[in-house]
Amino acid sequence: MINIGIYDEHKIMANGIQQILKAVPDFEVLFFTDNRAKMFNFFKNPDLHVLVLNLHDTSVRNLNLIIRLSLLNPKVKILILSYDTSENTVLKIVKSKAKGILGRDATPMDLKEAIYTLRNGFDFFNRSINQMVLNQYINKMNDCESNYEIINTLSERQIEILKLWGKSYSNQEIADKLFLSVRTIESHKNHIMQKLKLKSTVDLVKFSIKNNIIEI
Amino acid sequence: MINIGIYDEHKIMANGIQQILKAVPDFEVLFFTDNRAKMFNFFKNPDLHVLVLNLHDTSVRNLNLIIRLSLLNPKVKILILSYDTSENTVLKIVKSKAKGILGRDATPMDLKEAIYTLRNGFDFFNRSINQMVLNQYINKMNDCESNYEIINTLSERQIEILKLWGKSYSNQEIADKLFLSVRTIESHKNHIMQKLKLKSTVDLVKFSIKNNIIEI
DNA sequence: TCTGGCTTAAGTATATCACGTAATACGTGC
DNA sequence: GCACGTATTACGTGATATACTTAAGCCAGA
Repeated sequence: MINIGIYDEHKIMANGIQQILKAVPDFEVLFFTDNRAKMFNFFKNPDLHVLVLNLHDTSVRNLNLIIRLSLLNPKVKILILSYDTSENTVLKIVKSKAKGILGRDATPMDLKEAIYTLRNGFDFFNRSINQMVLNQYINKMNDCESNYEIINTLSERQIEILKLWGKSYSNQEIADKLFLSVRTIESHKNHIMQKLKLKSTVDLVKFSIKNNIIEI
Repeated sequence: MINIGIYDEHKIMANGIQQILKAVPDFEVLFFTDNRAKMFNFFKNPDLHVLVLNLHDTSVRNLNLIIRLSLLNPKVKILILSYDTSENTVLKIVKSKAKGILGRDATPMDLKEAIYTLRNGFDFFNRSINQMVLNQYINKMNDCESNYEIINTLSERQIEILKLWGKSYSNQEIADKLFLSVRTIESHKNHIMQKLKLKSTVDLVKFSIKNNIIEI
């Protein structure tokens, strides 16, 4: 049984969401309200699992509401319904510790799935938002592709040394780890710099990060 | 009607996936095979919409297979079933232009949903992978905040020097630019490292990138 | 007034880099 | 088999960079 609370500034909407959710056998709607003070009272209920929060705008007041609620009772998972799912807004909502966001295009089915997902300890973002985040991720990856051949010109050993160096090991430490002379490590680094046509260590760090050789 | 092809090095697996998918009224399984050459032939079928590819490992050979296929016929959406869904592997698969990944924890329901999703032009990553990508996104957001105070402890001059250094200028070049002694630049860098409690230049580059002081 | 941080700079020792050289090894193609 | 390229290993030398210390002049806040 999942215990749910619903808050929406518009009474009709709060009721509408309640109608959808009370029909699900696994769900128990503990409260639905359009009154902020009442919602805060209900929110203290230790049995509450998920709070569905419909935001009509992402003003500072509303974002602060999410933050205050999540500080008040971090165990309750907060699910945001937001008409605005621009990247900037999603970012703000994520920062405010909400566990899920549903946009305009979300279906009642999505809402149910989201509640189950949150209850199981995962975050839920619906398709369009997921796609946005994924696109960001994929774009980031594709940025690196231009150097795909260059990185392949590096040998296994060279990448190995680059990785250790990227973990902030000194040449001496790398040498000890690999049972080599410090001079050998220096040689390898020189060869790497020549191959990649880089002129400073800063450039080498940047290159390595871009090509996922070292982690930021 | 969605036309599907299935390839798995293990005949039983290919058959198993086919069993699941042929039961769906909207799906037409055009072929299922454990033979790489046959799969390539089938793949040329212009009616094919989605190719389900079960990877038992993410060797270079398998990753190249994905790349070759997506170049051969970019219209066909490639869905990867992979036992390994570590971040590194997902990254490689995404780079290879696959449109979806399902991990070990994916259900037949996920598989069906993924195929619909790909056919509709979206990418599909199942829950655990989505969670991983989301976590990265969220962590990226949170990282910016955690160092917010630290970066504020740096003085104007210190940030100015850090920025020039981040553009791969040598200490001497920075000194010339600012009409200072090289030793002064060295001092500033030392003070910065002490303040930030960093132990290597690599760490300083990482810090500067994370805090938008230098560009990658 | 005095404390504390910022900026400037030098001394000294160690580490790293740039560039050159070179031996060994391993595979590729004639 | 032999030439050729490249990888891996390593050293020499001089230039740069970093680590750690010290310190003077300056200015703001207690």
